[in-house]
Amino acid sequence: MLVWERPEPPSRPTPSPLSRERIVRAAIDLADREGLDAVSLRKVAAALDAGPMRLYGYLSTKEELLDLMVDEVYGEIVPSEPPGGDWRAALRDLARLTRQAALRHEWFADLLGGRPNLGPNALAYLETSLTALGDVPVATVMRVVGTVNAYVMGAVRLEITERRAERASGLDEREWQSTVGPYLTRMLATGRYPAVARVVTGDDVQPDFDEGLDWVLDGVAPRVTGAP
Amino acid sequence: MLVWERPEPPSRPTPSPLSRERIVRAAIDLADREGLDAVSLRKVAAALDAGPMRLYGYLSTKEELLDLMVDEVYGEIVPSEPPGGDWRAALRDLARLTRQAALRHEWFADLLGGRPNLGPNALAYLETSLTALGDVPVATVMRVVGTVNAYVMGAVRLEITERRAERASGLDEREWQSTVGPYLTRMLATGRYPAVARVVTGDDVQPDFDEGLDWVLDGVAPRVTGAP
DNA sequence: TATTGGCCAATACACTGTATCGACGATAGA
DNA sequence: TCTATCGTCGATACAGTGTATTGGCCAATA
Repeated sequence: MLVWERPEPPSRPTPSPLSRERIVRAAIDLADREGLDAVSLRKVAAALDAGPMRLYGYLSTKEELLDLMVDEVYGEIVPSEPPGGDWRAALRDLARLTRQAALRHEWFADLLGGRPNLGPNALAYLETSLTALGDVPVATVMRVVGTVNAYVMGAVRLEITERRAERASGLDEREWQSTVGPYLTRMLATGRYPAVARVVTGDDVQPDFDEGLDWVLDGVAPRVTGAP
Repeated sequence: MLVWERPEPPSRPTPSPLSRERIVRAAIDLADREGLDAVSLRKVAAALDAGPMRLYGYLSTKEELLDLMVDEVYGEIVPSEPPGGDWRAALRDLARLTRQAALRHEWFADLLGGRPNLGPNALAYLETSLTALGDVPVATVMRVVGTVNAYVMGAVRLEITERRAERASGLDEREWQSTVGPYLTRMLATGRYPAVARVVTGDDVQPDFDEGLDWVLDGVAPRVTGAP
């Protein structure tokens, strides 16, 4: 074909410079806006004006992308300066920050604890937790932190799940009132769940994160302060 | 085409009678053996000698299948007869049963708390928890149970994740010793995580489920027994 | 016996994560 | 300044996913 009728090669859009940082940020934005399921390598790449395969220079698996996202959020959590105050205030603040991060990034609750977190920020988070306890026997420290972390993870996960359910039932209340509601009343009417019925029909009491956290801290306190 | 050369219609294998029960059981078997990621509607259907679309008579979504699987496991947890003993023993036994179920079905830990559980067995589980506390103000009951449940969920999830990591690093120890190990020692050598280093280099202390559970129960005890 | 209705599977579609490969651009060498 | 090389990027490809649609078979009904 003659030059005259042959089209020029498509002017390549200057490939925007990529970086792990930009990729992770794009993925987090996507997850925040459209949920974790919407995070596909294709969409993340598209958000950066790149082909999907380009990402594989920076990651070798989608799981790695998720790991990076989680560590990025850990970076939002861990305070810049070591917390003052006693061990209790330190652990409580850290727990609250974790919860707030999960409220900003709901997908974080889904990923939390689902894979070993060895990124620099996750390590810093652990470091902060451990140092908060000062000079307590290592074995004890690990178990106390583990217990508090377990509570935080579970409570955050439950709260996010609840929040999602409420939002969904709020969006199409029609459907809720026509399916879930009647189902529940019918189940409770069977009389097989009297205690559940009592709780559900009462005022809507949600478990309170801070209150439960205080109880857990009460529970571990003796091991930290060395009381019998 | 003449009858003589026309093949008979392929003798349809008598369609095995299906049921939600059988479907869920097949899905659980698959998840137990090959992990949750291996659970696809196609594979589950194939295990039952059925086409994928056949399942949609019994479910309308894959999520519903997962919900059914979770409720089935709740069925393994909730004891047949209401537990005797005091509230503390009751909650502790329930927590232990939950953990054991998760050890049998590791995928259970991934699903636990990720969606609202309203199945009959999940309700029975909640009912058992609530009645264990006897006649304590409803608001308190809900929060105490919520707190204990949060711990159980988190601890189980963390334990399963750890177990998986250990198994993976055991299977190809070569890879672990050549990547994760060196990475960790290098990170710890930076001196930025002294407390973590102290814990890691010490004897391998795992958080103990029962011990943490006891602490949490200690923490909530005053709200149950009415102590100040 | 003819017809209808319900169920089931085949097909189809949009999408996923990732392996492979060809072509292009920039760089190095003559 | 022209040429050869090399690394990088994207197009293509593949096997798999959840689910909507469709068409045909079987059994029960008129």
